[in-house]
Amino acid sequence: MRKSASRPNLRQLASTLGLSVTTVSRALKNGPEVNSKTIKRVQEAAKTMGYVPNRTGQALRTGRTNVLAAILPLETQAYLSDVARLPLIEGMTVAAQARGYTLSIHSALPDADPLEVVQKTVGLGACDGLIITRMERNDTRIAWLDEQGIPFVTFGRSDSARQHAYVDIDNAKIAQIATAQLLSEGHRRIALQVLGGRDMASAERISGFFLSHEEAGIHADPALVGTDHFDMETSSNALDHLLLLPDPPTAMICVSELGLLGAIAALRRHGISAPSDFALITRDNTRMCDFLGLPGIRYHSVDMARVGQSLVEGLLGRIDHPDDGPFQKVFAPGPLFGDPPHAGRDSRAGKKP
Amino acid sequence: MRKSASRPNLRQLASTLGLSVTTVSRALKNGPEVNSKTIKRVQEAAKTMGYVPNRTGQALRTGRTNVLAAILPLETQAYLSDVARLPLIEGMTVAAQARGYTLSIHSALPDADPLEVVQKTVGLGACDGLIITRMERNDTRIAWLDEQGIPFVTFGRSDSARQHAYVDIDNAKIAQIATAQLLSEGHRRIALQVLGGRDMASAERISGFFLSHEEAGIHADPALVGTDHFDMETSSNALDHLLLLPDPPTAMICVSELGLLGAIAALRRHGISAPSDFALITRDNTRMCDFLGLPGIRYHSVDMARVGQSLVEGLLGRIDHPDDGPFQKVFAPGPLFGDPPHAGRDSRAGKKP
DNA sequence: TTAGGAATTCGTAACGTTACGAATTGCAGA
DNA sequence: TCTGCAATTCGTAACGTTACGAATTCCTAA
Repeated sequence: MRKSASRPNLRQLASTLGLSVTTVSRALKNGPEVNSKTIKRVQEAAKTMGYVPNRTGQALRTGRTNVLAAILPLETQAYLSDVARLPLIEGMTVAAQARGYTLSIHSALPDADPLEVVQKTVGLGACDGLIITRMERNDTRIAWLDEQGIPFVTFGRSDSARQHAYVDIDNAKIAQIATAQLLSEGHRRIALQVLGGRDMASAERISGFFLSHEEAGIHADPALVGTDHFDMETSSNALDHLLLLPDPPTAMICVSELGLLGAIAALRRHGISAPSDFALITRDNTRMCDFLGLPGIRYHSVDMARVGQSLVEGLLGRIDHPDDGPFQKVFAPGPLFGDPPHAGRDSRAGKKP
Repeated sequence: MRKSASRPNLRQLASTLGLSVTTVSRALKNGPEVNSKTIKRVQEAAKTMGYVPNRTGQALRTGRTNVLAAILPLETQAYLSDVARLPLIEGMTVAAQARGYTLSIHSALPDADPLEVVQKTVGLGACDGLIITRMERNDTRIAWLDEQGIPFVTFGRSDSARQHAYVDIDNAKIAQIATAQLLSEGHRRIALQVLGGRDMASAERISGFFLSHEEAGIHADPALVGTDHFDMETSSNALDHLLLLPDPPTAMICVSELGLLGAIAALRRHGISAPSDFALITRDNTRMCDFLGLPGIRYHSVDMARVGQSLVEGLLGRIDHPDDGPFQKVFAPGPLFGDPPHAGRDSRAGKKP
């Protein structure tokens, strides 16, 4: 009963057509050595019989699975983990699909060793290439993947001695621009949120922050550089502490929308109204603050869907042309969007592109 | 140079061990007919030689790919599509991974025919089962998948005559509870957001809404039931129109966090302060309103990560035991969380579980 | 007619794995 | 020593596809 109309395979298709599997196989991909008339006949029969080539069979023969694997840090604890991850997934999925590939998502649980996760994913042996994220300083994954000869693209550069394909956001520049802007407005004690620990993005971010201070000849207080701002609570608590300092910050550069929300909550607790009395610059603005009546928060916009798309395209480039130079793309930061707090309440000069 | 240490296959492993592939294959899975001593020897050799079974080979032989496919509506246009999708993806991914499966994500672009998307995904022929979402009335996908004998689970019930496996949220009940609460507080003109069109979730939601009105003997105005509230702008505009009615609503039941934000924006434009002068109940609260200083918005909390997990578990059940009755799970709505607007500002009676 | 060559088509052998039944070994009891 | 049985191990044949070289057909020109 079930699997009644089980799908035909190449041999069945060939035998009903009175042809050999070879000819049918070639005809289906418009092989030049096949008579155009039989090509037509085969393709029509394939359609009416509902023939669909078995990907597994193809994969075994050709060694290509048409699957790309992406390893992402996923968190099932927090209801809302970093929202920017959603458009990233969407961009990767759609781009892969458009090129005939399938994207499989693999989670790197927070406490797992990144290299082991990669090894396990590769061990599954069912992908043509890998997208890895959250690059760390001296990331061991790069050398390993390189040695294994597995095509990969990283989201984020690394300081590895090896050249490798990557897509990155110019985190240093974003932090630099935001810092310079705040300094030019007269702020002298600026707080900086970073994701934390040893990851590259945070290091770049911090360097941009200090660079702008240097350029302006102003001392930057390392105590104002926080870590681990990955959800609302932690970023809220972090700013809480800073506001209790004898010389508290007057502005903050947030790492994400969650970080921004946390900061606003802390400011509210201290009776500081944002952003009029405390300047805020963030990233990945979903305009929810505008909607909620908190205009005046400036932001750098990063199109994560395009980042995802680039990752896939870079990876496919590596797969198709392994001997080309590695695909390296850095998304330059756009201008700072949003009106400064003192401008008219509902006007918006800089519009999203 | 590259692929220098190409991974060994079963035959190479067997020949260095002086055993047959059969024995090695069995030894690797602790076959009872293999001498325990050789099992040990084989497994050690496998580890030192870095042997990893080739999934494609296994798949071809066993007919099982260990891949689950999920078809989701993805949007690359809006920066932020429905945030609840992220924990859904996370939940599915982690659950699949925990059971030795890989999750592949497939996008259903908004204008595509759902059945065709399913057919194309299945046509890829590289998954053991399917998770489909956004069920519509009289959904044609169910019959098709059933006839093909492909294991599947739907997110959302359908009104199909056929029994099928599903995981669902009790949308009717959620709307019913929210409506009843607002009616009991004296609201007589309540607006309802729904996702739109012919999808089942919306139909259920609307029926719960009308049911509560009937139970209370109060007429429900169909004009207050909106559609297509899938992002901030549209839901904002929709409430705009309602507020211009001669007899405007005094409360709204939002379908998602994006819908809530849109509603709040519309209220602000009309000079109505929410939620004190206009009651709001929503779903999927990320507590961002609390953080931003807008307490008093009540919500039904739906743990989408657990929904994702259930979908995967239900699907694996279908795959492993196809003849059992279909897996059907409805997440009952929890209580309504959050304090009513008139209560103390920062206290929170109902805590998230 | 027939040879020659182009145009098609065909058969076989893999890719890496597992299922099946047959073959071999080891050991106890006659 | 030989039989019988259990304990191990082995060889072969698939799963569905594509690559390769060989075989066949068809047509044209001598």
